[in-house]
Amino acid sequence: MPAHRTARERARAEITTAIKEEARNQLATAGADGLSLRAVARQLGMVSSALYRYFPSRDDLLTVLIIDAYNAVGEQAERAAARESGARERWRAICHAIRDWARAHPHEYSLIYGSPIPGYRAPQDTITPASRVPVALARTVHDGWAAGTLTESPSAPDLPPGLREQARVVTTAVGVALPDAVVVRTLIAWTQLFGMVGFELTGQLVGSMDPADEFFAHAVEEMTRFVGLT
Amino acid sequence: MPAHRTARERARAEITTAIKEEARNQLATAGADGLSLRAVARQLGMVSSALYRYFPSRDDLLTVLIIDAYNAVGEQAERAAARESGARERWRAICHAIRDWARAHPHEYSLIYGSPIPGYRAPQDTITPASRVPVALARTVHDGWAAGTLTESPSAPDLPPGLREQARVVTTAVGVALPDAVVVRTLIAWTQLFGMVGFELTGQLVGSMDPADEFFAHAVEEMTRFVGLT
DNA sequence: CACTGTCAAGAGCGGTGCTCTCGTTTTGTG
DNA sequence: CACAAAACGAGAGCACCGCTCTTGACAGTG
Repeated sequence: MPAHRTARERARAEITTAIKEEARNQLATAGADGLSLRAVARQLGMVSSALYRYFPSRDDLLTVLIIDAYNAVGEQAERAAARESGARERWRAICHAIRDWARAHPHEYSLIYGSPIPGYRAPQDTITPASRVPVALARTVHDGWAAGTLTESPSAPDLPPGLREQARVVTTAVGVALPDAVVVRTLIAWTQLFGMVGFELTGQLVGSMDPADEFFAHAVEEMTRFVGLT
Repeated sequence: MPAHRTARERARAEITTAIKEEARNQLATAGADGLSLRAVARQLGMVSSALYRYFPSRDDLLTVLIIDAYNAVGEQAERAAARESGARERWRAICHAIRDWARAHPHEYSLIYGSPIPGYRAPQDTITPASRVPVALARTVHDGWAAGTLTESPSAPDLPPGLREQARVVTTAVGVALPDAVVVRTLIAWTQLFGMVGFELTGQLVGSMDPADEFFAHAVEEMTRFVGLT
């Protein structure tokens, strides 16, 4: 596919990104299922049926937005990790970067981590971008382990065989060598992180830990210790 | 309000619960925002406008369903806690009861813990039923503390003053006396619990910890220890 | 030039939440 | 008992939605 592919190709690419941009705007105001193809088309000065030349259905547009959102938060996490050198600092930075991104893009966050869209089923293309965050977390723990700053969790309960097996699958998939118990703890911290962010965004913390800044920062520290990054 | 309140009153109550039941059915198949007043009315053999005699809007119907869902999961947690005697066993039972309820009623779960409905704003009536689960968890930790089976978390990072203040507000609201650090850890475990359940329901664990039974059970044990219930 | 594929536009289908009106039925009270 | 008031179901209608199909204009290629 050479670059001289004509005005038609370029126009198509431009309009496609324009649709995505406008859809993201609508997403930010109307929410995940408030996304209206007609409204997007209206804003772009075209008629709704014309959008179907670029996206075969509303769900396909949503899929693209979901993949973009996964990549956005994943890249945010990776950039935050790259800015720090110590494993402990990297873990902290990743957690706060994810929270910051979630607070800055709440609708995109709930698009990927909130309720599944009613009839929508995630295609296979989403799993790779979706794994960028947990991979970044696991790599960070591995860095700490390789640097010797990782301390084995004391007197932790034993892992059942099936869980060990799942942990090993994760280990090979991520490509880092870590004790099974540490991998599991990392995944526990992973769920804690997103549980906390989700609760903050959905207002579950109102009346207890709202505003959540200090609670979040403290929880990150606790979970940092929990995974062994002292 | 005496019981002799007439046929009209009884009919109204019956129809109201019939609407709620049918709405819950539709919720289980079509999802949170797939709930259609017209479909509910059609199924009940009436016309859509008649529903507005019972619920002023779709959001009001949703609010009732949300409150019911909060009470359902809260009661599930409380019953599970009542079945066990030891604090550790109670904690475990509550966690598993919540997961079981979530897996049995995924749409009701995502109705209350998933993405906020686009234009929907939670009224004040929801916060009391919503707090039944965290209150049950806090009471359980308090039981363990009162029984002397609660061990102070070792070498935990200090709490900043603002967080101490929030912890004390929670303590007085729940009505249990607990060290601030323990309250905060309980809330961390609370977010971990729902983060894990949410991830399982939204399929985020596919490819790593799916099926999640062993992972969940192990995480519960770890968090049991984390809050000090050895 | 003629042909082929791409495009925007429009009309239309069945669906949605919601409002208003219109008779009817039930209720509480004078 | 009679009568006004309240509650009710039905229907039409408004503006919106995703999506499909057809039509006519345009660009690139043999």
